[in-house]
Amino acid sequence: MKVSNKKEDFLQESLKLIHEKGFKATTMRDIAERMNFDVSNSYNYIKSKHEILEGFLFGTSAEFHSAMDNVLSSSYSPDEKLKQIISSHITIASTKPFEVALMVNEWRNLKEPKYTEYIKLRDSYEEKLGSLLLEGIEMGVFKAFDITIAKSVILSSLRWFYDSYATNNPNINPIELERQIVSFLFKGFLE
Amino acid sequence: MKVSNKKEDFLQESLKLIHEKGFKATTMRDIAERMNFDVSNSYNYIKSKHEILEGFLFGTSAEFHSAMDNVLSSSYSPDEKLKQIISSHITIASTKPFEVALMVNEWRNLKEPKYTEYIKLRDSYEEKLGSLLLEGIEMGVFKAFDITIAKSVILSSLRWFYDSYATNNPNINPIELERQIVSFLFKGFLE
DNA sequence: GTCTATATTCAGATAGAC
DNA sequence: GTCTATCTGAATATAGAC
Repeated sequence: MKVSNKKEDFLQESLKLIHEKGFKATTMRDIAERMNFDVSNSYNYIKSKHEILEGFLFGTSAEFHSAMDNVLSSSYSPDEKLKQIISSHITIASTKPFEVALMVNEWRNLKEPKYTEYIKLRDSYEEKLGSLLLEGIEMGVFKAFDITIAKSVILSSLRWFYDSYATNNPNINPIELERQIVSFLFKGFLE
Repeated sequence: MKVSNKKEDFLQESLKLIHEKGFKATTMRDIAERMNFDVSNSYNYIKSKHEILEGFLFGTSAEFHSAMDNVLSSSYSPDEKLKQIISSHITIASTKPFEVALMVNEWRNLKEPKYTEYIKLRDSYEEKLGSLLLEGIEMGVFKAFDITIAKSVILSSLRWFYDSYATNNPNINPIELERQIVSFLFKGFLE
């Protein structure tokens, strides 16, 4: 069992720095300084700066897709499935907040053809959710909102979690967070 | 009445380019090329690249604060006030989608001391909303969700509007959008 | 307002010695 | 794996002529 690995260290420090300063504003020199070695050493671990971004973005995207696929192919009802999806977002955001931060903030920095490839993954994820919402509406489980609006409201409501876990702030209890988010989205804010 | 103004043109084209490529990735050369003149001419209209960003960010922030302050100082009930705030977000996002896009995506690129100044404006805006939510909860109008969670869910739900108006897609009718967002946030997705 | 330089700084990446 | 040195390109911004 590997206890520590310098390439992993390098990637994790890069990830945090990029989260702090933004991808473009983070230089290879910044990362090297954080690692206490010279710029040229960084290229022992990666071929290019963009490789760092691509690795995390596509890796974490795959986790979201995997969770989504497992939920959709289950025999749960649409509302239970939606609950599971919310749960998976909280789990990933609380365990990998910096990776999720990158997905939210830095995907625009991908270069072609990775950029187009990534957009397709995002669109595909949203379509999977859209099909679930549609199914729930047709079954009379969900209210008949416009699919685009419902999809955007739900995904937006899940997109800020990472921030609570990426900062030093007293973190929100993931279990309690899930309970309140589900209740808010399902039954609304009005008493 | 001024029909056209070259500085306004310059700023608007800059705004759109920054929206397309991101602030850091947009060069003064890109903007000049879009304007069909040489880079050096750009400095007829601005003192620095950052001035473009700062102008739009603080200008649009002021609009949001103004709308918020007007709502809060009205005699509406908390739920009516929240409805008005949602309405103001849709109005600003639909009339100034690129300005709002900048607020969502590019505020990290501000330099000190503007950066800190801007964060304070954002925090202040969120606190104003938070005080409204708290008031509504205490009056029994809103459910007793955690204030931070409720605030984040609501603001996140309003943060994607600009995208629908910044693209060429068939735009969402603002009136209908408001109706559905209010219904979703107030009464939830469950039938 | 527009151009042709040009100053300055800095970033990504590589070569090659130890 | 680490260093020194360097190539190459690019970006913001300014000076000064027309």
